[in-house]
Amino acid sequence: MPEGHSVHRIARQFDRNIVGRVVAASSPQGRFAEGAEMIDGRAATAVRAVGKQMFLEFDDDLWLRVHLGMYGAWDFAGEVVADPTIASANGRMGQTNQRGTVIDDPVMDAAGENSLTSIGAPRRTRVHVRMSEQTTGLAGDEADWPPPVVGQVRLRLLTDVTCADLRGPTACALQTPDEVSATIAKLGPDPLVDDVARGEEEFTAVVRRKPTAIGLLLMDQSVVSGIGNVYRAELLFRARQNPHTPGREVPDDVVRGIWRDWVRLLSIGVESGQMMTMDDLSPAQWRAAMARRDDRHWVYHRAGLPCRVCGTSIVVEEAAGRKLYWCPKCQA
DNA sequence: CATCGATGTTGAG
DNA sequence: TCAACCTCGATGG
Repeated sequence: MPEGHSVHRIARQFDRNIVGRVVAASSPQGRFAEGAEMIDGRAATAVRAVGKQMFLEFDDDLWLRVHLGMYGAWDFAGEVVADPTIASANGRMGQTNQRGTVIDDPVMDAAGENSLTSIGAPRRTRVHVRMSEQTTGLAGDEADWPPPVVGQVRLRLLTDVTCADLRGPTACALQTPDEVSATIAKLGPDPLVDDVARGEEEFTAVVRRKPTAIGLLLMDQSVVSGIGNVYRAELLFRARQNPHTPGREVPDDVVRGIWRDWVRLLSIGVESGQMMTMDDLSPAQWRAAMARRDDRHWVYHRAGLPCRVCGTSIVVEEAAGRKLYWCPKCQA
């Protein structure tokens, strides 16, 4: 489910709440029992996010690699030092659910946008808790610690005060430092990891020599990290670029423009927790778009609807097993 | 309540 | 090229 921005936000969450602490690890579901046993009792020492992958380091060069795939998620519970930009009004944080106590949680407006720009002294706020039928209303009390396991939890990481549950990941594996390096080496540049100017050169050089359609190249994690189906469609529309044009035929300045736009959209996504691809909307327009739900992109998920610019019907087609949305006139 | 589809990747054929 | 993986909100009856 998450594209690159979510993974970076989750990594922040780990940095604030897990890194620097000893964790108790378990695999309630059982499918990562051996790995959990290896982690159990070690301190988390660092976290890295590259593209859609997250790497969590533990004592003695033990790394955990997690890729959430399409429906994976981390649920945080207990005492959570929230990212100040996290939208928590409804208990959601990107792909991460939160329950329990949040520290330094900013006030959010109804649209889940951060309405505070400065961060005051840490304070405690109870976040909305999704109560199951069996719970007794004691959420946040000692009676709830550790939180009951709900559903299939591949991996549970528990500190004294914070619980992180991993469910439904595509990948969850232990790696050596060399294996981590090898995994990362296969990934294209990530604007939040690599030097942005160098990333632009790498991305441009690769795209400009490939016969593959630009619409496919943007989804190729070895070409550029972190872009998924939503950002692909939106980046191409914003560039007014036909998705079928071979990479090598896309003008140099257009390729560079797409990279620079990705740098911008990723940054906005990480800071806001929203996939804001219509960032020229005013706050009021944005709130209205959010309220209408599903009405916040230029072309993504808008098949058959009129293009916001020219009114032409947005087209959807299947490309490499994924839906590709675009405007045949604006992106001719 | 059953079914569908999804912001993703891998590996078999 | 396609099924499998795995979860859950949206949708329809």
